[in-house]
Formats: sequence, structure tokens, C-alpha cells
Amino acid sequence: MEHKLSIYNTLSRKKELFTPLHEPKVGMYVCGPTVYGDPHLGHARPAITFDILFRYLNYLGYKVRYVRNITDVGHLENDADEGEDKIAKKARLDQIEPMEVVQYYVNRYHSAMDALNVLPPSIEPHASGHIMEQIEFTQRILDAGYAYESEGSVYFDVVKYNKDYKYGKLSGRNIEEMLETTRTLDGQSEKRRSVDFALWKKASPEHIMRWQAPWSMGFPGWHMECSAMGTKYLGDEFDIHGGGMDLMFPHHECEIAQSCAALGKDSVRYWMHNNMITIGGQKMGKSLGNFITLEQFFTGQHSLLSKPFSPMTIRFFILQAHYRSTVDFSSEALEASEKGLERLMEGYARLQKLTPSAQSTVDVTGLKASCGAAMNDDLNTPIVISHLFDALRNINLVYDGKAAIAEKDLSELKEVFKLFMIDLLGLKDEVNSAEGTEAYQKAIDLLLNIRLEAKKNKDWATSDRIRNELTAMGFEIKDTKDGFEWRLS
RNA sequence: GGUACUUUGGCCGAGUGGUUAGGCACCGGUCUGCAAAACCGUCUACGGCGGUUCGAAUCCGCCAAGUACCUCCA
Repeated sequence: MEHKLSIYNTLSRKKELFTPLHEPKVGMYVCGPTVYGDPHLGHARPAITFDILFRYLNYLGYKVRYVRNITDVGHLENDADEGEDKIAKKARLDQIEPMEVVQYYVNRYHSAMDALNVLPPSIEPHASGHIMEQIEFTQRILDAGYAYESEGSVYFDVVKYNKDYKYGKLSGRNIEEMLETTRTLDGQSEKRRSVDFALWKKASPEHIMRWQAPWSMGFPGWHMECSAMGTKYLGDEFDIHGGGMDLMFPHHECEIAQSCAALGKDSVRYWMHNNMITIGGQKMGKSLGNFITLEQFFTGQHSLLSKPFSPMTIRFFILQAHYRSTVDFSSEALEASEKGLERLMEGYARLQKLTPSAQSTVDVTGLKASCGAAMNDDLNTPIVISHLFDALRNINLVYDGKAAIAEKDLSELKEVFKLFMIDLLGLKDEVNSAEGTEAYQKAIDLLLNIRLEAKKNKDWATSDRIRNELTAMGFEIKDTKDGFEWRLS
């Protein structure tokens, strides 16, 4: 595959040229949601980030298998080994089956992702559907000697592992320091050391989500699902593993440890992490209670939102920042994105209507290459967008008759917009001017033609009345040099 | 306390050792019957203090402020 895509590898802390293990195949695993609550803005970030990567790799010609899991078991609250299972708790509170909770929120997640134009992954495995694989993976770690059984639970022996491998290489953590800084255990714990983590947990009597394993009736630890499912579908070694930065430790660190312990090597070649979305400079998160759900964005039903924001506005907003930067949410910033996107989309529609001239007075050379270079530079979507805005100016100039464009340049512009804006950034036009029936559209045209006549007769009262009342109904009326344009905004 | 990161113009946000990022807002202009849209122009910044350099916002050091992770979080 001929390309120069570089991606930032968290493991090496630098950008690396991407080369897949088994060209032309690419295996990519991304941590999906724990389905016990409505998807919020934070969930949109990794979904969109890795959607861009998925689309781009496909465009480059790779055959990508994209696995994004659904965590529906084993994710505990509070201390990683003590709290109640998040799904089970929600089920208990709502007095429904855990799988009802799971299904409900999976559905909600899917419809939100669909609205955001996030392509579905190739495989979306549920942790609860891969208990056997997780038991087997745990057994392999036990067999390798890096785990121990205690009271029916199985724990990963971090200290022993650290002697043979290095624990903490992803997050840059030092295990000696961790052992010093963590408080001593109260003596009743089943764990030998506080840094050890659960691979399998024995279920307490009231714990409803449980399966039979050699060690006990219980459930898998949170980190186990990704190791088990990732390697099941992508092989013992695969190309890319992504997720939010907040998962780097302990989740991804533990995954690395599990894989190395069981397989003798790290499964993942490129670790990629998207940064957080902040609100007032603080991370937007479930635990802080300052998150805004995607549905609230779409409906505008939240005290921090001045108005509803469409899914594409959210997507564009996220893409206007680089995925490794934090992005600070505010209603004001979203409004700015909304306007910019609207202009870009309108330009795209105008582009389709331009007529070529014999020669160009605008310069569009290198546009495609610039956009491609930006994508290759660790998916620099803000730069791609800035190039699109530069091109937009040319489109508008031609549209206004202030510049001319040759056939060749016009088709390049069309190709670039289609490729980068629509196919790769995944932006789509949400304004549906073709809305309604033909008769309805003709009726609006009729009204505006009457206005046009009124204008010719300098009957400003009639002209303004039609325009103002249509505007009040939510139509957007634009005069052009020889007519008008309208749309329902 | 430990580790890491961040600090860019009114706001959001890229980026590079020397060249206008881009968007939004504002202001002025062109266009328009008036608007809207569009175009042109204006504003043109890089936390503070030192250092390296012909030249640093970009590299180094110190300081300040903030954030994240070290518990569950995308």
C-alpha cells in the first residue's frame, strides 16, 4: 500500500509510519461503551475519531476489520474489584433484567452513532457473549504462572509479571512507586497486593450476572473482555487498539499485561488514544456528573445549551480539533461550528451547480495533496477542514461570477469535496431542501415568483411581506442575481 | 504526594525555528430597493522570567496557572 500515514503511538510517544502486520489486512480494536447509561458527548469522541481512521484506512485500500466492543458485564463501580456491577445495579434499580438494560442502551447508542454518521464496526462483540473465551484466557494466564486463585477469584500477579515483563510501559507508571504510594491492605483482602487486579471474580449471593467457571460461579474482570475478544477476532497480534485517554490506565495497561502473560507478547502494535472533552476546563464525565447526553444536544434540552445542535454540528465540532487535544465544549463554540459547517455545506451544494469556463482564474492546485498530507499527519482533521474553507472561497467567487473555473479544476474541486468532506470526514447535508412534496415546493416557488414580480414593479411592500412572513415560518430566502433560492432551515 | 500534559488574538482551535492556519464574532467596504447571502479589507496572538540562536510563540531552564491519571469514567 503506497501511502505515508503516520499515527501517534502512545507506546512510543511519537508518530510512526503505519505499516500493518498482514497487508492488505488491518485489524483494529476500539473500546466501546459500557451500556448502563445514555451516550454522551464523551462517547462521541472516540467513536468519531476512530470512524475517521476506519474510513481513511479503507480509502487507502486496506481491508479493515474493525472491532468495537460492548461492555455489558464485569465493569464494577468504585474500586475495580469491590463495587457493584454497573449493569446489574441499573437493572436492580429499574427492576428489569440486566439484558434489558443492555439492550435498551445499546439501541440508544446505535441510534446516536447513526445520527453522527459513525459507520458501524465490522464486529461488535458483547462481553457477556464471550465468557468462555475470557475463562480460557484467564486459564492461560494461570497456566503461565502470572495469576493466582484466591477464594474462588483469580487475580493477576503484577509483581511477578513485572519481573519478567515491564508493567506500566504504556502509561509510564513505575510499579515500585505504585507499591509505595498505595495504602497497605486491610488484611482481609483476597489480593496479595493492591496493584493486582481481578481476572475472575467469585459472585456474591446477590450478584445476578454469573457464570460457571473452574474457580467459582462468578464473572470476568473488566480488563479481560478486551484481551479475549480482541485476540479472538483479530489474532494474537494485531495492528491498532484505540480508546479514550482515560482508559490508558489501568484498563489498557492491564490488557497489555494480560496479553503478554498469556501469549508471551503484546497483542497490539499501535496504541491510539483520543483526548477528553472538557466543559469549563474540566473533563466531561459520568463520575463528575457534568456530562451532556447526545440526545440533549440534539434536542437542546440542557441548561448549558442555548439551542439544539444537530448531530453533524457535533461531529464537525469534534473534527475541528485534533483528536489528541482536549476540546472544550461551550454553547458558543458549538454555534461557531454550526455556522461554519452550514457555510461549507452550502458551498458543496453550490459546487454542484457551477459551470466551467475555458480557463481558471482561481488556483486549486495541490488541494487534494494538501488534504491528503493533513490526513497522513496523524489524522489532522482541523487542517483538512481549513483547506476546505480555502477552497470554499474559490467556489463562492465562481458562484458569484467574480472568478472563473476550468473544467479540470472544477472536477478536482468536486472530487476533493466528495472525498474529504463527505466520504472521509463523514459530513453530510442535514438541511433537506427537497423536503416535502413537489406540489409544496412549487407552491413556495410560486410565492417567490410573485415576490420577484413585485420587486420588478418596485412594490416593496408586497415583496417584503412575502419574504418576512416566509422567514418567520422558518424559511431562509436568498436573492440571487437572476432569481432566488430558498430552503427550510 | 507521584506521573504526565496543557497555557495561542474577543471566543473555539491548528501549526512551524525565519513565511496569513482555519472557523465564529466584531468593525469598515463592495453588492442589494432594503436585507440576507457572497466577496474584499481591518483586528494579527502565542502565560511570566531567563538562556541557546543571526533569528523563538516554536529548543532549553526556572516560575506561575490549569488539567488529566494514580478509584469507575470515552
